Amino acid sequence: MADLNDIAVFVKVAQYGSFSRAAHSLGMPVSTVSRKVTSLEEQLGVTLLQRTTRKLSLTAQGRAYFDQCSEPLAHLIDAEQALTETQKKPEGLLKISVPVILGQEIFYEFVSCFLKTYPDIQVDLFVTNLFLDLIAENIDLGIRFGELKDSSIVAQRLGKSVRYLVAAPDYLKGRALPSKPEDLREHQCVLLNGRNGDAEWHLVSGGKSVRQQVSGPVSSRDFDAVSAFTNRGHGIGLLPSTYCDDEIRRGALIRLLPDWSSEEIFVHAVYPTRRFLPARLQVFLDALKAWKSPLWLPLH
Amino acid sequence: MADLNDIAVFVKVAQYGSFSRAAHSLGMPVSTVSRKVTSLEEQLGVTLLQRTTRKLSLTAQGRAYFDQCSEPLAHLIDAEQALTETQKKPEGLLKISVPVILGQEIFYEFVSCFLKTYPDIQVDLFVTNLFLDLIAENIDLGIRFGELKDSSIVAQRLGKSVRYLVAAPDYLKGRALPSKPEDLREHQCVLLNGRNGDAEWHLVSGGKSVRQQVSGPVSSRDFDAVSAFTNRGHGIGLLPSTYCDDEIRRGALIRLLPDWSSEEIFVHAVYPTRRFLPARLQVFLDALKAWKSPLWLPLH
DNA sequence: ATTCTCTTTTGCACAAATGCAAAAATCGCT
DNA sequence: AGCGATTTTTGCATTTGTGCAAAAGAGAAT
Repeated sequence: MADLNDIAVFVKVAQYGSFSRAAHSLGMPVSTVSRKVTSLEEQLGVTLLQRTTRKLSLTAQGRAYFDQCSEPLAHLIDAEQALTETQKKPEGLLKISVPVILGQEIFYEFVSCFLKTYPDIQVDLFVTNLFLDLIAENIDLGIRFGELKDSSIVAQRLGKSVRYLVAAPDYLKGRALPSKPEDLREHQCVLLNGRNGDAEWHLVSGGKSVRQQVSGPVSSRDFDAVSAFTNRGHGIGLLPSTYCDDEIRRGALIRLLPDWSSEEIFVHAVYPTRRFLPARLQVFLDALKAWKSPLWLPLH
Repeated sequence: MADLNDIAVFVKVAQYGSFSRAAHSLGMPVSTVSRKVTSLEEQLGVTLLQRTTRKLSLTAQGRAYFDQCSEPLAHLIDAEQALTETQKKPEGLLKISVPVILGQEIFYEFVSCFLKTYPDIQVDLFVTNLFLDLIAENIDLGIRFGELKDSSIVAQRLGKSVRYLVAAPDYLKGRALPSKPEDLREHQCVLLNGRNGDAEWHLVSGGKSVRQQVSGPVSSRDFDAVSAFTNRGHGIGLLPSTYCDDEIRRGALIRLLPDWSSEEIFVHAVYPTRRFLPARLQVFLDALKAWKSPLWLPLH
């Protein structure tokens, strides 16, 4: 196969009818142009251009080759144009995978605002706790709570999250307050993603760390529901601080075992390792970092 | 503009879904393929392929670029294919320019034989004494008698030609034989391409050279006619040796001023400088050199 | 967990392409 | 015919790219 760059040079020379003008237009020395055309002719075994210092004319074969090559070349240039255009403007489809916890109004509101700001961007939102393979599924961005196992991805911390043990005064009425984690075994708990009414809560206090089995009458798949049931006195909930700080201040919820809390969980935005981020992803990341999310705490 | 070879490599990688298979198919090291794709991505500022050591997948932009590039690239390859095909087999149009002297049966017969040998070749024959610009007119081959002025052409000697002064016994009856070139002034001459019954003959003898004005009753545009009128006793003709040797031997013509003849004229095949001759031209040249032409003498 | 295997990337020595400057070539003009 | 102007080609030092071998990365199987 002939050198494609040489073909492009030949076509330019044929268009301009001159080595020097073609060279100027291509921004390369005339000598290079000359050699490239010569090299192309050698590779093809065909004389394409009949040249004297004054005249330049295509041979019959050169003409035929030129006719067949100029259009495909123009298309290749168009393709590049199209590509770098989309790279510049934030546009196109943005595939995002978020955990079920984010599947609620507050996040939808954020995405909605983002879409209004960038009308040329479409979002394809996957709300799932499955850890999708970003690369295989061609997903641009994932948001993940907790530890990351995936390799070949870039992670940026968006915020952190701490959960407190809380309960409504109604529930606590007539019950003994827990004084250590093991006491939770004797309480009703409002679970998140529980199985058969059971769950395991991971609690820390200073340097100490405990995994405590808990059970309770109700389990749900997002914090909105956990919050609702806890407020209604169905048991002790392990709620992100962002969900219960107000209630605690107002006295609507009581914080239990205040020395203990869930371990600090980091919220990450993850995306495939890329030397070049599409503009749509870049702007979404910026928006995400700027968002004062009620779902996590700022990092500092 | 991105490097076109890199685009071709990227397309191959996308088609095969693997760097190593693409490299094998392209006959280059995997490392080169890797670097070319990386370099293309850098030039475009876009990640085209998402790669791990186990999986390879196109990004959305990579897919779009691939779709736009693969067809034009295929066309470029086709163009090359088409070109080298025509180069291989002797076929196509052969434009030939010959002087009027060759516009006679003996040459037509030669061309006819050639055409029968190569049925895929068409010949476009220009019979003219004009020295056409081979390059501008896109003429493949010219046959020229005498000196060459044209530059930027290749000339191959086909043969040589010497003309003798001859006359029929009928004409000489009762006339004084010329003893020096100036005596021709007093004779009737059978002219070639004369103007108003006049012409200039260039004669040489050893180191001497003379230009002699002559005139006569008949002028024509080819040697067949000159030969015919000379044989019929209309005057002295200046005929190529190949036209009169037989008659001289038979006594049908008498050679005059046997120390003098026209200067030796070389017959050349000329064609535009080309590194690579089209097959049709190559075979025609070969045939021409192999032809025992009655219109010129062999070189040795 | 650890090893094995398959694929992509990187390091380094060598080969090839590049760009500047000078030379060669062609055609118009005197 | 010879000079002049313009254009293409060639020479050479430097930069750039290539190819082999080794390393790194990522799953899969033990």
